[in-house]
Amino acid sequence: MDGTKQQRRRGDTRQRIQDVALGLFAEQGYEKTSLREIAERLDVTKAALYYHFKTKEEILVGIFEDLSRPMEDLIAWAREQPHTLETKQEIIRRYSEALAGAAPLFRFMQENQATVRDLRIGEMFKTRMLGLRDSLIDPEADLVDQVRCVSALFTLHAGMFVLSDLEGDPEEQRAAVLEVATDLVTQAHRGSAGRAAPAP
Amino acid sequence: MDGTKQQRRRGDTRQRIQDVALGLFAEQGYEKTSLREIAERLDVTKAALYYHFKTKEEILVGIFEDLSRPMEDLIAWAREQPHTLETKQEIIRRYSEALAGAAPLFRFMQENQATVRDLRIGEMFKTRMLGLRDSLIDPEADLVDQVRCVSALFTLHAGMFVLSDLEGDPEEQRAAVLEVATDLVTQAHRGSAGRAAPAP
Amino acid sequence: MDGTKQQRRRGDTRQRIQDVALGLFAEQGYEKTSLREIAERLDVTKAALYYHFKTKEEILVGIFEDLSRPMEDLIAWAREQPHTLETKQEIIRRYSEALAGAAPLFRFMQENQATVRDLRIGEMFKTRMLGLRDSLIDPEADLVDQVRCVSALFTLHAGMFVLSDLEGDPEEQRAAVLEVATDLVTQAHRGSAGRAAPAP
Amino acid sequence: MDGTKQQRRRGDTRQRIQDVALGLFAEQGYEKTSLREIAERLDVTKAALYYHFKTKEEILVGIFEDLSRPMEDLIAWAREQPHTLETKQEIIRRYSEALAGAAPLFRFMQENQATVRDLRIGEMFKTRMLGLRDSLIDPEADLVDQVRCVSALFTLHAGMFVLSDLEGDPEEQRAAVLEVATDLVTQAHRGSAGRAAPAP
DNA sequence: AATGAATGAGACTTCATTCAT
DNA sequence: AATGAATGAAGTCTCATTCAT
Repeated sequence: MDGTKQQRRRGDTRQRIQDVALGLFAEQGYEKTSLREIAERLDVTKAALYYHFKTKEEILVGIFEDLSRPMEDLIAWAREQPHTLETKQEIIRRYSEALAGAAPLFRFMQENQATVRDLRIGEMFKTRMLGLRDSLIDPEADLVDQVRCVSALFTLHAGMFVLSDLEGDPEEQRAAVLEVATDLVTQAHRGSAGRAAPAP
Repeated sequence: MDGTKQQRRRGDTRQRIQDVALGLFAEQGYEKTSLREIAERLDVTKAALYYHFKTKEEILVGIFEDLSRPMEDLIAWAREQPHTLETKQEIIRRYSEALAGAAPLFRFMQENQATVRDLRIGEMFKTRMLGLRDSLIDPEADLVDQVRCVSALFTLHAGMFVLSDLEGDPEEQRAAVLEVATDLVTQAHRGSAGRAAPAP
Repeated sequence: MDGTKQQRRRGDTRQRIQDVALGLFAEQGYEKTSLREIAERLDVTKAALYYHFKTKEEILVGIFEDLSRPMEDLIAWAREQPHTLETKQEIIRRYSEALAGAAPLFRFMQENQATVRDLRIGEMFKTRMLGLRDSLIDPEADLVDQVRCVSALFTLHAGMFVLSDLEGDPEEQRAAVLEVATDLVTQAHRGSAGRAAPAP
Repeated sequence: MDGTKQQRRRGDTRQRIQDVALGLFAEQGYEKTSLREIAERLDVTKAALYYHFKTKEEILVGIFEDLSRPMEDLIAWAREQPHTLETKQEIIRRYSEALAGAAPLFRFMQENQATVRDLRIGEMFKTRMLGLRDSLIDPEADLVDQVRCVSALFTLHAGMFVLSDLEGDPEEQRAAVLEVATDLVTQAHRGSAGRAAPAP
């Protein structure tokens, strides 16, 4: 008797704002998405957005905090593992999963770098990425092998979006990207290890 | 008697607009750079910009057309070469050079993807990138090897900017990035070749 | 078990609203003080303000009614006294006291005249001031002496705030201001009296 | 021909903005006057205001700079005169004239003190007032006499506006206000002088 | 080759106020 | 006695663009 939209939705407006906003941010970019547009799509007024978030930027911060938790957890986990090849491969695998789980957010981050740089989440994200990088890189490794690790990360990122407009089974594609990235960290690991103690 | 800035600059305003605009676009992003800002930096009025360019977007098109010629040339050249390993390695090498030669433009393209997508240069750039990709990829190659080629390109792109805030000799870094990218296409080539006719 | 702030404050919210509001109104001005700010400082919601007051303006009316009673009493008292010099001097003395007793309110009235004019308290205050003025001025007195009386009142008002950022003992300052104001009404009285019946 | 409003007014828009703005600021207060209102009254768009002034505040600064010049000149002049009674009386006389010449501005300053305090012109005005005060006050004078000088200035200010809603010839009123103010500085001067060397 | 003046659209944000609970 | 959620109106400001000169 009261399952109307209005009624059912009471209480979840904050979440709905974030959902709609992320959709639009990812699709059109941050600056080209206006609060008017978000509000209209939710059928509320702009002022309602300001009841839930202090600024446009805070909407994005909210989204980021919610969706980047898996990434944070991964980094925390990585910090406590030994720097073995298996660990590194597992990091890549898990990161690939984290990316897939929050694809719109990461797509947004990738396609709006110039914008993100000036926003609060810019620093946050950069810190996380550096954390990830350091969990893959051996500081005394060859520069080339260090680049391989960074390249592995970027391959995962880019793979997600560039490949998305290719024909072919997405799952297969993800697997292929993952393999290339894994390969890169493996080579990087062997390289450093090899120099210390050559592989058999 | 007339070697003043004003005098000497007569006639090169169009070029100066592009220079300043690219600097600001790369530094702040396209949307966050206003024509007012560009004009102020050149010490002319906004209206003057409209004498030289029909719209804001056309300024960017002009920049892109001027600076992406080496990339275009590379693609044209690549189209006429046999798809040998050496060719592919040469493509990577030359593309690395092209990127370095127009760093601000490519940095801009990378950091403003969401914006660029809706602009005329979005299509142009995508077409060029696909051309490049196709000059590296063997269509019947393994998906993993195809990803390796794309990864090689992205490694070059990303390498340029991510590494830029690392300490260390930039030349050395560029060399390292180039090596990783070359490695990737080499592996990709060996992979496909290997399946058809195993390497000696 | 219940001497907490929350508990102890039950029932005095209305007064606390007025206190905080007056503080902010006096400090920042009426328009620049938002209900949000008042509510936040009290750690209640804006809606709570509306439980106690119908509008923002009514908060101010409440403050004014409470704090301007001494002024009203003074005027009522003055109305029943003979228009002697002693009475006038006493009015000035008492008004000086009234001002000091409700300094933030009067400071607010002085610094927000443009705003107050459009509010209900504008009329109220004007009426009171005219009442005061008429208790000091002899209608048939010289225009100059009439001005002296008005000047005495303004001297008291302004003295309060302009002198406040001077160095020196505030009590001494108040006394000096009071002396000048008293002097002015005395001169005014002598003037009119003198013309009607010269002083001995 | 071309004596239309549009044509005739080209070039004086900046001045017209200031005129209209001052009128509205004085009548309604600064915050209650919106740029929309100013623009509508001038039959231009809000954006046109921003072509001539960077912010709402700058409109006010422009007005203040233009209209407070006589006051500034007076202070400069005063600084070079000997601190005689005649000088002080002349200062009062000239200041009275300056006030009358820019009545709307001074009315605005008086009725919007809370607002003005936070604006750029707040500091400017305060500085000027202190300059004026110091040209009237002998630093070693009695506190009461110092108050008399300040009172003289406030009498002039207040006189202008409070008396304005009295019946009676405005010229006569101004003369009366001027007499009271002059009287105050004269007494102040005699007081200090008297203590040093008693009047005959 | 460039300026001065202006526009129309729209951005983000804030405010006082309301009302069901 | 007070909250949570929301609204409608309005505010200041910025932008790309135009056009007569």
